[in-house]
Amino acid sequence: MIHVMQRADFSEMQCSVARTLDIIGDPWTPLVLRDIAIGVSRFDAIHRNLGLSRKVLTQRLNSLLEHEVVERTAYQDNPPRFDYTLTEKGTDLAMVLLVLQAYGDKHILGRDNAPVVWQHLNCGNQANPVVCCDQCGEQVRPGEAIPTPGPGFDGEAFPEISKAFDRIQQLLAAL
Amino acid sequence: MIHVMQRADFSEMQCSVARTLDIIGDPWTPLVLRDIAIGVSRFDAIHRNLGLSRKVLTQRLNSLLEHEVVERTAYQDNPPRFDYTLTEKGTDLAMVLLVLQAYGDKHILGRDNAPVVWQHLNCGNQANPVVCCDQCGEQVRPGEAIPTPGPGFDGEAFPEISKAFDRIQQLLAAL
DNA sequence: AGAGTGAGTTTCTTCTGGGAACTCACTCCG
DNA sequence: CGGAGTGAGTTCCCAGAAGAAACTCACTCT
Repeated sequence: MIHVMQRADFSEMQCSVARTLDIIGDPWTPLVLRDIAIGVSRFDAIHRNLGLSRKVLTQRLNSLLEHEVVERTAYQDNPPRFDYTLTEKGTDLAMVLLVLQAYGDKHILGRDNAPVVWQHLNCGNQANPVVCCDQCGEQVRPGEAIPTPGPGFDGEAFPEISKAFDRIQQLLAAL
Repeated sequence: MIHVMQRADFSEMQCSVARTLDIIGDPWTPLVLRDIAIGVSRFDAIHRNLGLSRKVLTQRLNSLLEHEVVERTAYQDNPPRFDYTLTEKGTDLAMVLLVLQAYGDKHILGRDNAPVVWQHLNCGNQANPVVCCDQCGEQVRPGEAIPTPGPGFDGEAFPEISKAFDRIQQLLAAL
């Protein structure tokens, strides 16, 4: 029997973006994760805050648990009730949402309408997260990074990406 | 006549994360955007590379055009054929994908299997993008930022978020 | 003349998401 | 002590979205 996969399944794909999207690649999961990151930690609280259907919330929470970005701890037994919190893997993933939020603040809502801002504990200031290069420490501005084949690149499997790499190298050589 | 929305529509939501997800909040759109960012710029090339259905690719490209993160320029007329490229708004959005990819490289595939790495033009090194505070310039590590109400926060509209903020402030005050 | 390419469009079927109601094990209130 | 409330799901139905595959159409190349 062939199992027909309806929702896109990226779990076999040799691509970091696709594999991460297997965790947060739908409209609701990132919002659920954001709520948990902010400290809205219970089923009904998340449901009230987001207004998504209870069925979908159940599915998303289970998926987050499976991917080990979220864990739950009982705050009462019988009936069992839980607080959902981020794991370390989840706290790291929340950084992606921080950058996502910064994009929305800047390009869609406008900084003056941002409903949530983050305070950087180390310096105490309100932080606008920016993306930096871990080598030189400088901010990487849009267009200042170019894609190159990594250690796991398989040109046979991705001929279109291969061609794109070649075109980029030609452009660079022409300078 | 009531317009029943099937796919979640976040376009009225006062939330930067949700509004950004209105653009890239599904499994395929981020991958399409990534392809365009890398330089895979034509319909068939993206289709071959990703293996999604042509119908969905058409829809996603149109959505990206509407959101003005992607534009297209004809490289021939009659029949009209196009190259899809990022707008400035799109180049900025691609930075979010850079961070998303970095997460996948680190937590899912492993850095040694990364198929694509980015070279930071300014310093010439292979860059692992990290999230930094624009105020102090230091890296913001997971857990080093705490959420606080921003200028556009409406406590009436989001009581659960309000409560979460209160709990956080209590925790901070207790230190 | 016939095959190939590029970019869609159409059809058909299966699956997923939203809405709303139902369940169940308590707790709280008068 | 009876009834309302809360928290976390589960179940059902229906409409829309995704996938596969075939079709279109205007060329170009051999």
